[in-house]
Amino acid sequence: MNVRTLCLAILYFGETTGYDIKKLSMEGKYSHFVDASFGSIYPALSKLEKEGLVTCRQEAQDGKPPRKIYAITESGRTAFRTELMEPPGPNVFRSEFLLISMCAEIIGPEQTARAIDTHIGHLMAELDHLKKIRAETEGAAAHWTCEYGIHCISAGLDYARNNRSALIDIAAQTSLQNAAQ
Amino acid sequence: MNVRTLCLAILYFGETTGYDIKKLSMEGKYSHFVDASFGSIYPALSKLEKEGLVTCRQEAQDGKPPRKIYAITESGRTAFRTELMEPPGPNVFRSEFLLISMCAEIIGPEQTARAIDTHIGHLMAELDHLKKIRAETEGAAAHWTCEYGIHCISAGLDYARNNRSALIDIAAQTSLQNAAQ
DNA sequence: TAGGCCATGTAACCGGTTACATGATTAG
DNA sequence: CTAATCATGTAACCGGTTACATGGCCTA
Repeated sequence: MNVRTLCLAILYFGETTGYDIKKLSMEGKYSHFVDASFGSIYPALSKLEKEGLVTCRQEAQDGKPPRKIYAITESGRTAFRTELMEPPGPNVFRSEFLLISMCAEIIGPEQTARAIDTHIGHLMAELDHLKKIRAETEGAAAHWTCEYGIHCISAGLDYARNNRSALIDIAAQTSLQNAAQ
Repeated sequence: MNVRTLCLAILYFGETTGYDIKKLSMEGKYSHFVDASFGSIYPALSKLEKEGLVTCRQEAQDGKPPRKIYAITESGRTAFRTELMEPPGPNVFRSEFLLISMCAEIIGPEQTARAIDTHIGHLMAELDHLKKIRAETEGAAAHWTCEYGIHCISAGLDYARNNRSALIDIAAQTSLQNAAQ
């Protein structure tokens, strides 16, 4: 799912600005499975406008640059529905922490503890964030999606907490072996 | 974690070729949290060699091009350990399916069912794959990491299965409303 | 005999990030 | 007085993918 599709998805539910699309994708209800920066959103919107999939209406503001409010067109809706029809690709998951955990023996128990605690912190923050979104968000599908995220992150958090000391032990034992050699 | 760091990590545990690094990152024990193609691995290895972080020894083979076996150097080990010291960034998670689930109302119950079934299929395949790796892999840290993956994917799979019909209902109800308008 | 595996590598391309430029307003 | 929020946009850069080139061996 590229930024273009994300814009179409958000605009399908109502008109917005590039600025607000970024907020939605970074803090809002889309934030736990997408990401987009201004440098990709603004060009994507201009391109969509050129292609006739969205329209743009300007709203003057004093001081600030005028808000460019985008709305999806009928052909935009069709294009988006067509895109949604094709089966979803697999999830993409990248984890710096799991590379570290795999190398726990190399860095030793103290650093391992630090890394897993940082990781647990990340997960807690993400979970809090998702719960907040769930509370603020309406719409059954959005709720379902949110709940999915909460469920998965909770599971990860549980594992990390319950097996924290096991990983640190692994790091400790193996570093002892390394030292003994 | 870029490809460069991945190469260093793998070489830390023993010498290999670019070809085998790709296999490890696509099918092996690193596969569920990293990814790399030849087009990024080969240039990364040459660069690491230039920087003196790895060395390369060529092994002739008849017919095939010679295997270039890379090994990490002492400064490579130091560089890698230094990189591992800094706290892990948050996990990256991208999901096409969750964008679809959020738009369940738009595509209706049949397409929603299709999408979630595809998604469940992906998760099952990944889980199988991870279990296979767990069986084949030695090393306590690698096991811990593998188990983490299994735990998280199982949780996702459970949610998807247990709430499959709920999502399809959401899609059905809302499409009825759309039709009624 | 077609396709997959082994094994390397390069070049074109692409999607995206980062950093910059602009500038008023408001909150701490 | 500083930092953040609002609001747009561009240009340089970068990490990575895709597709190609090469070619022998082995299996179905």
